[in-house]
Amino acid sequence: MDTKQKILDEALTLFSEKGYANVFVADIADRVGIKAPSLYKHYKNKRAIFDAIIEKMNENFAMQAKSLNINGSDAAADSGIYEKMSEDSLLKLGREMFLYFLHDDYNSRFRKMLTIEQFNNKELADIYTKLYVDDPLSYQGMLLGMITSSGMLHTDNVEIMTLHFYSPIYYLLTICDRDPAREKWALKTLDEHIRQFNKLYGRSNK
Amino acid sequence: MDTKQKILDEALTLFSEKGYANVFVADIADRVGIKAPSLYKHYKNKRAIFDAIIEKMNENFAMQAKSLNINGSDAAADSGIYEKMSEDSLLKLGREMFLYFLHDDYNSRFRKMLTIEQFNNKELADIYTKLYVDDPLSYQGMLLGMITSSGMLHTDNVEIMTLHFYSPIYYLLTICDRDPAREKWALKTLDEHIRQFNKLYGRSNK
DNA sequence: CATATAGGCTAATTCGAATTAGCCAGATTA
DNA sequence: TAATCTGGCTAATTCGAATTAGCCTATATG
Repeated sequence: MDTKQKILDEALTLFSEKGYANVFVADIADRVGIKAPSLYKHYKNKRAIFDAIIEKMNENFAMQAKSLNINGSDAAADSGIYEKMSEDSLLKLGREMFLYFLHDDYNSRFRKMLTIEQFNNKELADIYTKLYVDDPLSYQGMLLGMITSSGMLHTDNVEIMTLHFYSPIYYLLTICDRDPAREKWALKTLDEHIRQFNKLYGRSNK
Repeated sequence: MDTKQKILDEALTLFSEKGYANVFVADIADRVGIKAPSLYKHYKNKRAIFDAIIEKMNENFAMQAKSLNINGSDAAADSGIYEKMSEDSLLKLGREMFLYFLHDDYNSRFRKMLTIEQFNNKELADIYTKLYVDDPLSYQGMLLGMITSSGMLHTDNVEIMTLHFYSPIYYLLTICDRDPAREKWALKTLDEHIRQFNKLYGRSNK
């Protein structure tokens, strides 16, 4: 990784731990292995580093959105994939998704930074809402809707069903962010949540 | 309200909007209507103001815990109160609780401050977890457990049932904190959530 | 009464952290 | 090969924000 990239990386780590205002340019430089003034050969100032992180994230969105749409269309086309999902594979899916978001370095650090800066920065608040509210509710809503159409789950309100599936997962995620020692408990709870969800919404187990 | 108190009040407002590091002593003083140096007649330094806010919050806990315990014991004694709860009154309870936490000045500001500072300050992380994880899950778990014993709701896992009741409420709360424009949607969603919860867990409507 | 004390103010002071100036070595290129 | 560019460094510089000094008035207290 070149220096310019490493600066973003280390800055994100620090911002996610302490918040923008509590990080000194010298801290970032230290972790990169250079002196503070050298940072200015790569970025105009501290704020430009922050902005670059956000811009890069926005690029990531664009890419992700594109691939999601493709998946989405594919999925809509042959929704059979989801219809055949057993309880076990739903469990596995839920757990993998949870662990990915919890531990993936980039997601985890960026989420914490969003959490810390959300009330200070409207743009970040919007990104947060998109990432952790609008996108998952619409994407998972689509999936659950298809599974419902296929008769595996039953509800007259897919939005609320999606909320019931997703909000416990989100809640457990934020708990682990705050206190990693609870991860084991969270994983157990996650399993029980999905099983119970299945039971409540009448999935016939295969 | 005397000056010493007003300082805490205005400081909490600012900390909850911008986070500790982004608030200047002069900002606080301004809002109180005095000059920055005068603050030091009341508090040793900026950090002492922050600490005083937390200390006061801890006192509030103690009081709240005491009254909760009393209610708890009473409730356990004559759990009939909860057994007689209709769907409508559960709805009302849920909505009032939600709106109280969302709008109550002290709760709302303190929650935002906790959110912003949680990764920077272990003590605040612990308070957050207590306030928004351990306490509600145990208290609401107790209530739902009693309602279940009375046969109004059915489950073999009260913990997960409690998670299913509470986590959507928590999620909606954090959404509104971030984007108050979503409050109307959140209230509607909250209603639908509780109705669906009732249906799923088999409350017989009266 | 006279004297503390509380709580406000203005004018320093301090100090830490961002940024700039200016130098230099090694790589790149005309 | 000579000129330029890149990216690093040390040593200023700047500047903003916390804190202190020292004064003043009103109110409470011996």
